[in-house]
Amino acid sequence: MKIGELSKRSGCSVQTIRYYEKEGLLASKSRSEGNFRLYDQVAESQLMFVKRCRNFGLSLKEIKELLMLSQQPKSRCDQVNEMIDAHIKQVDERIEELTSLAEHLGQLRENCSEERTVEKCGIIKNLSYDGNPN
Amino acid sequence: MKIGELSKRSGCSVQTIRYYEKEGLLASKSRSEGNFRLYDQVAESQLMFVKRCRNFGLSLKEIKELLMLSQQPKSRCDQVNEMIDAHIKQVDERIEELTSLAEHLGQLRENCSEERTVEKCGIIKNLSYDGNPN
DNA sequence: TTAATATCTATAGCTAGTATAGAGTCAATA
DNA sequence: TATTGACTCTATACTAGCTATAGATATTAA
Repeated sequence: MKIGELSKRSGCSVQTIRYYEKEGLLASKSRSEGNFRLYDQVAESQLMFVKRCRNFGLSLKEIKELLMLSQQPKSRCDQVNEMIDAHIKQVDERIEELTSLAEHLGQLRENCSEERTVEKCGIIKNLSYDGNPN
Repeated sequence: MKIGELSKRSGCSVQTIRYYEKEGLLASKSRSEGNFRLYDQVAESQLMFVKRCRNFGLSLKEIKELLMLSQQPKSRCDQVNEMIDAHIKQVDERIEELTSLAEHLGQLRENCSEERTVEKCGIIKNLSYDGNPN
């Protein structure tokens, strides 16, 4: 199949597929006479693998590592587990950061509940406050 | 003061300060004979304003709007409130996304609790599964 | 044959900086 | 006075993961 069909079947845009090729994540095994990329079922599976990994928030670099590991079926999968563990940790940390941020934003927002002029707006005041007792 | 001192006082890197200038967030009002940027207290306050906004996760574009609003003290602050509300909403949505992601990652991780070979690794299997009963 | 659609490569843009290179400025020291 | 070192200047490239063009070629349907 050509890239357009792969795009429809996978839900990845044509540009994204070409970008993945450039990044070494998905090669087209052959080209048509007119130089069009041609893909088979294996390529489609690999693209879906990449897409699933992206949905899990893995980076292209991590996905590339996973793909390389997949091609060594007899090796141990420790690295896979470590990668996922590290990723889970990152996500958890990010959630904590954002939760704290949301709390602070809520407090900031309370400084101006009514409609006022900018010079009296508690939000602007709060953002402008130096903390210096000048 | 010169950019190095402003950098130390504000905790922003020299490059970042120059970048903010390029983006229209912080101008140096004058230059020394040797073409060095010179800053005063007002500039320092404005940089700290930008920094506080960044800590709240606001984009440079949003901060630029806030700065322009600040320069019209008599206008209403509706736009400020709306911006913060929209930002809070975005953060809350992101937290939900990440919470859901963390859950899915936890499930993924359960597929391989022991050390195995890659070909038997439940995580790789899960990521490779097409969903097609082929 | 022609028009529409699909594909090709190459390039630029997005965010918010960070990291160079190569040149110029300034203050203190030998 | 010459020089060293620290500081600053501009300009450019890099990061992640795409997305969006431009201009050229290929294919397909009417």
